[in-house]
Amino acid sequence: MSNSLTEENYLKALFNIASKTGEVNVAELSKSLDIKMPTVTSMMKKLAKKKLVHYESYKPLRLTEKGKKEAGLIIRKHRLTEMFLVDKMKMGWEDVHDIAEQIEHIQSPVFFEKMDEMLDYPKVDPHGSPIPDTKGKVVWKDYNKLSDCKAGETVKLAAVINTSSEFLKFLNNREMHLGLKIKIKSIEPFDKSIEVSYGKRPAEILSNVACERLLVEKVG
Amino acid sequence: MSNSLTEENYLKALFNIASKTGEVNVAELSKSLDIKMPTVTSMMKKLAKKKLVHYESYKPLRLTEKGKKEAGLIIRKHRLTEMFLVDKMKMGWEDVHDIAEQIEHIQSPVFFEKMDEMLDYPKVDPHGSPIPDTKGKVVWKDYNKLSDCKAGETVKLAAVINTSSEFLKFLNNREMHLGLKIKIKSIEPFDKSIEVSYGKRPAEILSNVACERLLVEKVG
DNA sequence: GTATAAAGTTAGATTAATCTAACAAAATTT
DNA sequence: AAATTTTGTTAGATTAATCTAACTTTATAC
Repeated sequence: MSNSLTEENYLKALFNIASKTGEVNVAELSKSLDIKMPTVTSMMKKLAKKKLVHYESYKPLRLTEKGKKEAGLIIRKHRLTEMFLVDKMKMGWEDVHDIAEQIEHIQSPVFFEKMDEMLDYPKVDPHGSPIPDTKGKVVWKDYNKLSDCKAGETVKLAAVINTSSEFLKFLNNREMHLGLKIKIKSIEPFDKSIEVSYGKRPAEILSNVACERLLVEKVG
Repeated sequence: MSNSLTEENYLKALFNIASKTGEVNVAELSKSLDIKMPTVTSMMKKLAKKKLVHYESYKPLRLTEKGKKEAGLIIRKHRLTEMFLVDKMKMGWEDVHDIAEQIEHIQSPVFFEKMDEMLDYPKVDPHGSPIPDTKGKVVWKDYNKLSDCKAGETVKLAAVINTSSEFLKFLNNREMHLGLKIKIKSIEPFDKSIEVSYGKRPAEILSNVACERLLVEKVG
């Protein structure tokens, strides 16, 4: 009935890639897991036997409902853990990913229920990603990329797309954190870099590469 | 340089068995891990190559200093985790073993340092077992078994030897916990069962089997 | 002190997860 | 539409961890 650590990693990767592009190619999955394509193919056949993925030769991969649910529950454990590490254990949001990557495989409903309770049932993780519910279901709010906003708008930082520690340290260095109110002063047409102001910082330039990784909400 | 999860489990078992009897037989280890003897033999050769155990055909097994240290550090993680689960996550001492068994394999020095700090550097786990130091060294205080005490003595419950949830629930049902002061009223010569009183309980009979699993300190 | 039992080892098979090499299908380019 | 590139599959080898069956060594019993 239950899945190996390896299988869990494939499910999670399928879920994460699919959330962006809908379907998943063997090559994408192979690249994302850093595992060669033949290995991926054979694992897909195995997961298909367990009714976790729909697999047909040369067709894109899709998680079954069962697969989506199991993947969602693993991601739930991952994101709850990240929240726990930041909120209760006082770690930085740039330091929690690798630990959560390990703890997400812990088999113990009680452990994660306690976490959830201690955190008072959080809806998002420290990077603004939604925490799937106890059925594995997850819904993203429809945020905008900062790179798609217009000059003059004021927005609130809601989530970060890339959670690499390099990017998060980049944000730390600029005192940027979730909930921050950002005013868009101007957009440079040449390279789409954006001049913003926020907090005590009257003028700061953010590259388009950075702005594409920042999700924001409009502020009234 | 680092060890697989499987290797960690062998090291831990070697450490735990050796702490009682000094040396370890293949048969004991095999039984304790529920793994057949030939498998154990081949793993011992592997660990010998890594300089973690002294292995010679047909001789008892012994951990090397390196092996003791690595095993001690795993047990440190296990016991810190148990303490964290009981103290910070409010779980019962009968429920933490299986979770700690998984979390002890997490590779993240920071994670366990934070735990240690949050717990204010505890010396023992929730069952009274000493937590190895950051070098993997561990020393047991010289407690006595309750079964070796004499009538008339008053003692303090310091540790439990068996940490099966059955035994711990047995103690819960009798409101027995670490630190409890117990007065030995009499010892039945026939079966060595002991009549004790403690807390609000004026008279309680404990079997010899139970008393052999309870470690106590003399009270002045 | 031989016989039996227990403990330990060797040899060879199995399973999960991975790989490389070679081939096949689909997509892209020209 | 033919050639090339990219993507995906098949076949077969490898490694870690396990097993069973058969054999050997050590310990125990009589």
